[in-house]
Amino acid sequence: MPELPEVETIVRELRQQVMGKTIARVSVHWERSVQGQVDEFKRRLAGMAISAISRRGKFIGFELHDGTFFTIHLRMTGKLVQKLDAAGQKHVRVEFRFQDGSALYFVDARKFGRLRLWPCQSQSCPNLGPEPLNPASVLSVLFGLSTRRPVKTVLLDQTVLAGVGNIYADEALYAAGIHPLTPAARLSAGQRRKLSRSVPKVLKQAIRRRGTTLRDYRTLADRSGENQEYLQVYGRADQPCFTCGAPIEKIRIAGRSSHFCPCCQKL
DNA sequence: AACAGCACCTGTAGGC
DNA sequence: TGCCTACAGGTGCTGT
Repeated sequence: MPELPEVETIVRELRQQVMGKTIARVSVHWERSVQGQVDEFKRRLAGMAISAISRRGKFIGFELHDGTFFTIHLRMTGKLVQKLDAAGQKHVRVEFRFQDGSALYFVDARKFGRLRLWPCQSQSCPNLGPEPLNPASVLSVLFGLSTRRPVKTVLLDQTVLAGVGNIYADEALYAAGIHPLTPAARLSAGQRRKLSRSVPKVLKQAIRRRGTTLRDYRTLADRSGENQEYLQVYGRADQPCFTCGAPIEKIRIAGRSSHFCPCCQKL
C-alpha cells in the first residue's frame, strides 16, 4: 500500500500525536508481525518515552529515550490508527498502550507488515539506497546505472533508491517520457536528467496531497489522501492519455502492473 | 548477475 | 447466493 509519500504523511502525523508519549505496554496479537524475539521487543519498549520519529524509505523509525530504535514497515495493508473501528478490530496485530491512557494500533489485514528492533538507528535498515527527494542525489544514482534491467524494475529496487513504489515509479516515468521497459543502461543523458527531476517532483507533490488512496490507505488521522485525483497513468489502463489521447497501456514488469502511454513513452 | 516464480496473507471485485 | 479466478500500493527467498 504505502510508498514514500504515504509513509511521510503518517510520520508527520505521528510526530504530532505520539511524540513524547511513554509506552506503558505492548501487546502482540500476531507474533509474526514482529521480526526477532517478541518478548524482547515488548520488554525493550515498555516504560520508554518516544523521543523521535523518522522516515527512511518506506520505514517508520521510532527512537526511544534510552536510544532503543525500532521500525515499522507497513508493506501492503499495514496501518497505524489511534482508534479501532469494526474493521480495525478484526486486524489488530500489535497494540501500544501509552501511560496517558491513549493507544496506537498496528492494523494489517494481510499480515505482511513488520515491526523490528535494531541495535541503534545508525545500524537500522541496511542496504537502502539514498532518499529520492532531491534531484541531485537521484541524478548521481541514475548516472551510475549500467544495468540492462528495465528502468521500472530499477526504480522499484530499494537498494537503488529508497521509497519509490509501483504508483510513483509509473508516474515518474510518464512525467519523464520514458518507457518503463527501457534498459537502464540505455537511458540517454537527457533521459536521466529528466527522470532525476520527475522522481522528486512526483513524490513531493504526492506528499503535499497527503498520499494516494486507492483502497486501504488512510493517514493516522484516518483521512484519505488526495493524490489519486492527479494520477496520470497509474490505474488508468485503456483510458485516454491526458497529453495525446492514446489509450494508456497496462503491462506486467517483474510481476508488477505497469502503466504507460505508448505514444508519449516510446521504447 | 539477473530474472522468473512463488511465498507470505486477506479482502474484494467480476464472471458465471 | 455461491463458487471461482484475478488482482492488490511490498519484499524476500529459491532455483535457473
